[in-house]
Amino acid sequence: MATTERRAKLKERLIEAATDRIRADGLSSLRARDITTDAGCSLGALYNVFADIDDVVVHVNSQTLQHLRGVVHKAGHDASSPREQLVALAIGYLHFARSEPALWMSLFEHRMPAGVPVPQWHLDEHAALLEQIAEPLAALHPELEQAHLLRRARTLFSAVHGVVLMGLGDWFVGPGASAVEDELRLIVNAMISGLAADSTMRA
Amino acid sequence: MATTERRAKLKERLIEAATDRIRADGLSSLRARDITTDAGCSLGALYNVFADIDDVVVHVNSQTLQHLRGVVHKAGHDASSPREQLVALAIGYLHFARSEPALWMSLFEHRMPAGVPVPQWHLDEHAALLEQIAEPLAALHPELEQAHLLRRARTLFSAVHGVVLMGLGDWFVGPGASAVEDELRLIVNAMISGLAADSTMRA
DNA sequence: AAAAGATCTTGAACACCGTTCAAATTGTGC
DNA sequence: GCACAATTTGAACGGTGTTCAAGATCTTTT
Repeated sequence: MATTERRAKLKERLIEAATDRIRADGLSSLRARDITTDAGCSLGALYNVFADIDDVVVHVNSQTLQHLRGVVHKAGHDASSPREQLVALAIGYLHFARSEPALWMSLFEHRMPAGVPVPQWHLDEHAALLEQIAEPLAALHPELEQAHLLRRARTLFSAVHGVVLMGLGDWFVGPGASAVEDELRLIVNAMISGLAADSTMRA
Repeated sequence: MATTERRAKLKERLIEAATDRIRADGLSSLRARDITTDAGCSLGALYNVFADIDDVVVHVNSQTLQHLRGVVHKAGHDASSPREQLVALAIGYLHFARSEPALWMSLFEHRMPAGVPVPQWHLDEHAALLEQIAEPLAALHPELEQAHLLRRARTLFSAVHGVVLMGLGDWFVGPGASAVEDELRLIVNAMISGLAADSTMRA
């Protein structure tokens, strides 16, 4: 068997093992020795395929992000209006966060070692999320040019992300699960209404 | 000198040293040996005054939170309307996050060891932030009862927090600093307008 | 097919981390 | 000044990510 191929299989096994560990115990409990044991390889083998543990996490996060993109896309697929689509995307985002809390958290709580930048290809994966928001947003605000549209999409995403983050309840005693969903619907609708109102006011 | 007093002074020195370290290098670079060296005490002395490193961080975060609360309160002090006050609080929050990024980040990226809960008194400090939002919000929505008001305040804070978080720019290539401020004003105004519109629609 | 050489894999060893606790130091009452 | 209690200390411990010399494996040559 070719070396490249064996390496690729090992890489997959390691990513899968790391994924399972993060899902079960959270990013902070991830250990190189656990990953390699689960993947059935030696400790050093990890460093033949990945630069370091952070490299593994980035690859796990990359897969999570692909999964997330699929789920969110599906959630917004059969909406009957741009407004409903934006709400559906937000709810889909919330549901994903709730279905895979540790993996979802890992997307945002992971930090590269000081000085090492996040790889550009992974930043691009994050940015790809925004395009799903930009599309219905463009329908609501055809007056926005590309740059402003993306900026606005990023703001909308950030607000939704904040509500979901706090809704998972680490710092505040959150209301029940269904209340968070209600709040999210409410606030997304409010943002859409308010943005429309502000637009017409300016015009 | 009484033991209690010496301990209190040491506690303060340790918190101050930890604060400076976090401010300069970020929470993830915080080391027990650095803190104790900076504070001019032995390594073990830290464990005479604090349960562990997380305990130190909670105390640093507590002070940061007090500072934050003061800054945000001041920011909203001379607003001429509830709406402007809410916007001012959000902008104040943004400015604080930008003036002390590492300390601000530490508030949200710090995690207790698995199974250990965040002390209740510190959770209460977080909750106290919401009351500053609840006050102007109550002026805009007198129909909301206490529970719903706090829930709404939490949602508003979460959305603002999300925008500020993403605006500091780790995952997305953010626009310039002033653009984030513009986006924040815009989205807070939109949420206020939208919430008002939804309220009248229901009525 | 066997030897020689290139390549890849391994896990003991290293540096560094938070935390502990026996020993040294300091404080207290007489 | 002495015995005894209370407090502080830092070497030592277990656990972490990472490295790299030594061993195992695969490839080529004769």
